[in-house]
Amino acid sequence: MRLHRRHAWDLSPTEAIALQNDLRAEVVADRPLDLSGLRLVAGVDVSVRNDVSQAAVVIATFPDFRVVETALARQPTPFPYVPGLLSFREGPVLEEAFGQLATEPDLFLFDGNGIAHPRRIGIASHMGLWLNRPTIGCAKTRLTGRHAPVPPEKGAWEPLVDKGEVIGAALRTRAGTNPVFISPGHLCDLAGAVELVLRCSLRFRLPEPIRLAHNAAGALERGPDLFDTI
DNA sequence: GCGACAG
DNA sequence: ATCTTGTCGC
Repeated sequence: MRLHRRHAWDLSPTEAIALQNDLRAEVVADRPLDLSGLRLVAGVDVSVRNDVSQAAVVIATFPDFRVVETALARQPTPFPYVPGLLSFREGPVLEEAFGQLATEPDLFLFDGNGIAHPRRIGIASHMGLWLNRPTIGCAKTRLTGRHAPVPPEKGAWEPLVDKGEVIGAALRTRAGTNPVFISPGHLCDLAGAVELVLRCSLRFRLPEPIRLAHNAAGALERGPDLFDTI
């Protein structure tokens, strides 16, 4: 699919932070999500091995998650992992994978945060500006913000608050496991993000589209053999 | 100065 | 993220 906009990725950490502060004003995180017309959902994930980053974007039907397209891309890892600057590490290879998509999904689910970020522009928000489609962040651990203890039953959640602002939710997608951290990326709101993730959480902690992408990136990682099989 | 810190 | 076997629990 064609990307809405792009910029150079080879920036120093200082320049990257300045860019985030420029872009944050463009992020839309208060738009209600229309789940009734949702047909195709994409899961996005990147694995790293030996300084090679491998991206997987898997498009599946909603709400039954039948895979309709998989895009894979590999590139040398361009940027070290720096908390708060994940998009500058994973952005380039994701951009390549997005460009390969023949299908245009209605929504993207990212392994990482949306606005639950020190400058309110985590990777799901940042790439959302590129994709110009609703995006949601789903992180396995917390980057910033605080929350009350989450009740034990599936579907329970507590607001994630940073500097007096609700930036996301700690959501129990499965009993007996740790909550995940949900936040709007772009073109959706928190309520819609939580609802969507719950509807994508069948029997595991992580929502189905992200599991599909994670598996695709993992198979890619194990060698060229399975690489072509996907 | 001392912790915290998505993947 | 990744390095890695067995093992505790439903």
